[in-house]
Amino acid sequence: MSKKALIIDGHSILNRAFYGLPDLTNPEGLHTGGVYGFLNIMFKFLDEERPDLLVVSFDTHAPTFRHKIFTEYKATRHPMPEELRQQVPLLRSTLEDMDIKCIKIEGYESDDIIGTLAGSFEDKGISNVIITGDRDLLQLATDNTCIRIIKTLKTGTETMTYYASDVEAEYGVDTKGFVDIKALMGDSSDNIPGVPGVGKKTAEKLILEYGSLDNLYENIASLKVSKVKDNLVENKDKAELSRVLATINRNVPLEMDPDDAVIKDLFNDRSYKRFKELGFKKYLDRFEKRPDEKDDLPEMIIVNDPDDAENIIKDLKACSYAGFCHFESGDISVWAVAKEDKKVHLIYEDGPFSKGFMADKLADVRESGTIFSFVDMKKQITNTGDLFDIDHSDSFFDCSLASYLIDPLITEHDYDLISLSYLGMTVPGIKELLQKRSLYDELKNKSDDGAKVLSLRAYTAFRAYPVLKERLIKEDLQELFKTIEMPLLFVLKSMEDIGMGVDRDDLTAYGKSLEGRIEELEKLIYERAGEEFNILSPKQLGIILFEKMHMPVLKKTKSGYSTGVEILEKLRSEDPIIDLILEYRTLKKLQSTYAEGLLEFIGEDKRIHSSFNQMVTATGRISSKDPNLQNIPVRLELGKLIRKAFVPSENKIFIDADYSQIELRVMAHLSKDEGMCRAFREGMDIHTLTASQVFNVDPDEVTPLMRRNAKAVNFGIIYGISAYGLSQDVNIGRKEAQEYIEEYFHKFPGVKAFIDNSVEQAKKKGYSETMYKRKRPIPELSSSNFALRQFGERVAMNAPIQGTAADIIKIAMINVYKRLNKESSLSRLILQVHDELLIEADISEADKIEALLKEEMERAADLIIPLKVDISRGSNWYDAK
DNA sequence: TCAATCACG
DNA sequence: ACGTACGTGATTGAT
Repeated sequence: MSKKALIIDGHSILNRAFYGLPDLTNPEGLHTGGVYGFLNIMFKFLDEERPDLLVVSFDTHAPTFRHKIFTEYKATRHPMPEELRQQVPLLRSTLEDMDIKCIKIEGYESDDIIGTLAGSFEDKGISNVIITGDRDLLQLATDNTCIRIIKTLKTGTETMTYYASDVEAEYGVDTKGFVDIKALMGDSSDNIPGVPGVGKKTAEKLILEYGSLDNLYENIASLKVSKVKDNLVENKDKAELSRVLATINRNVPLEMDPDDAVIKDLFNDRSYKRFKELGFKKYLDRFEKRPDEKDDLPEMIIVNDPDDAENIIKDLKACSYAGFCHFESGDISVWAVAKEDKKVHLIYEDGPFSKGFMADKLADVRESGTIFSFVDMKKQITNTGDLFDIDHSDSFFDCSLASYLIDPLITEHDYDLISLSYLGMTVPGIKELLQKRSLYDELKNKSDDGAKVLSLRAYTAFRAYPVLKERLIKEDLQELFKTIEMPLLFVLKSMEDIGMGVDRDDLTAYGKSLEGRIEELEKLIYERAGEEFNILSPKQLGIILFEKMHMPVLKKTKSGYSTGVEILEKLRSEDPIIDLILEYRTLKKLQSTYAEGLLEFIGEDKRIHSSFNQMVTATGRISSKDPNLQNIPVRLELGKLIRKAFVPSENKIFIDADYSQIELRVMAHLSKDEGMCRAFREGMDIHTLTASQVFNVDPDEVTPLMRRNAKAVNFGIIYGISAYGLSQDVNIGRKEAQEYIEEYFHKFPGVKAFIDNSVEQAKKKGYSETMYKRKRPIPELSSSNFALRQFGERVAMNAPIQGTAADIIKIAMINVYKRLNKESSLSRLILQVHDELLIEADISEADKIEALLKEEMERAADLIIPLKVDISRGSNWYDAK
């Protein structure tokens, strides 16, 4: 049986991978996206082709024989972006770790090496599969050598396979003719001249007719008189030079014993270590033996005897820290405890143990000074006992929260991620262990996999604690962690548990009230369109508006016509159907997302319990989901009415407190801009002040339009100003927007200096920082892509402002929560909406709570200007705003 | 599973 | 000349 070789065009595939995938960085900030994509492609073909031999060929920097005969060869090439350039040596060493034969030869291009290798392999009876993104290699196709051209599309990669016959079928010429076509037409990207005036079409026609370049010139006289003929005659030398340049040299001086290219152990200790360093988790699964896993995985010990449990408690009191995992749901409660290396104890709270047994004992352990380390602690807190208490938040350490502060751009802070990033250990993840089964069922049945999930989580919490603690200190995050994020965890848990009352009947009635108008709009829209279609489908709507009704196409999306509000609003005057569609969409949104959507979340207690995520945003804000209570309509009256369905329980009212202009105040503080600070100190309307400055008028001469535009400018500053963005928002020209901005910076020089400094610092450090030292990495700032870099700069302007405001309201929440606790209040904090807190207050203490809220929020941060809070109350959320 | 849209700050 | 406002989550239709 003959052998098969897989030959990969190294640079070509790395290029495809790099440009086809979003950039990726490993935990150390190294760019790895190209290497990752390369490996994806390589493994795909290894799996598909099952070759015996594998070679990856590379170019060198040295000039090749082509440069020697034609100095301008490839002179117009774009330089390789830095992020990609760094990955070339990285790819080579990664391949070498897998004992894959890499080959490069000075003076020759990768193409030449591949051609020579393929020839020499064929001579030895070995068939070849060549992987490249470059169609020039098609000239190498034979009956035993196929070229597989890969294309990276946004939907994935697509491959075309060519044997010699396939090339002929597609181009109508043989592989030699294929080169001759290129010799005539040239190649602008490689700077191969070709014959002037001869493009792809003409070149193909000529070679198809004459069979080859040589034959064409032998019979040149028979060509009818034309410009093309003149060009051909005049540029014969160029054509011949081009042919030499375009022809792959199949006689590169290289000696290679095919045995050297035989695939050996791709998955060895060195490659394992490499994949781990690069964060290529996906490939670690391919290793049969994971060198460090077997040694490091803890032993699980199930505790059945209360005496043994007492001993564990005793041991725990002597520990400075320990790792825990608690699962409690319905009738089951399980604890995993990791207090020493390589051992985890599991205690199912049934049989000899009562539910709550551990929580009671652990409260004593906490008193002894032991630190409790968790992975994602909020999910494990229960109300049993007095173990989880915000006043003892210093005794707790959530590894996930620490991981989030260290890198807020990571979206998952599970135990497997923490284990890999901070312990250098690959452990089976929860998805891998449980597949589709639920943790509840597994623990109920006391299955091994269920126990393993808990054990690994506790074990990771134990091992990662000292590492993460050290990192927090090193990155100056420990204060933020200790004084803000850890205590806040308790506040959020409480808000989730308490929930928010919703009147089911009110909500249903609200949904019903929309129905009639929706049906009416549907009819009217179909009437105007002349047919029925799905109005919510952008695709179908696009066809109706832009093809059938011929409205002007102002903007396109990737997949078709853009039909967003801002576009439709510009088309308003075209046809009354636009207004109908806009209203239809608004009502459908209210109906599906809010009226019907929220109904699903009303619990037995008639309340909605949203989840507050503390570890998702890049800036430090919290988010709300299932359902999202931070985006309940308020801007439009019709939508706002839904808030009447949100009601406090009996004898309670809502008290709502809003920070006034918190982000602009934060900016005034951070920038110390005199004019802006004075305005806030004197209690001026900031948008009016901005208008008077930007438009050079007296404050009492500011018109509503001027104020509105100034407000947009202020938003623009916070978002990271750009003339284009502002012009879109205010509907003015870009030049005019630019003038606004320049005037603004002229009048508020402190602000200008501040945002310039924000960008400069972020570029220098690689991250931006809030007043409370919260960091946000901005890898985009070092991108070679202009648009990405611009984005990075806007982020650098926005993140310190949005992030500091987020820090401040978090502090306020903690202090409000603690005071309500301490004063044994009947009132509870139930919701945060970025610059707003909502308390469900007992009527008897409403006045007191109002004062408390305002006081704690206004003194949450010590700024050089005052923080201002507006308060209102009501018997439902609508009235409380 | 992704892209488009739209609700909030 | 590039191609843009910052941060989220839910729903829908299309693939």
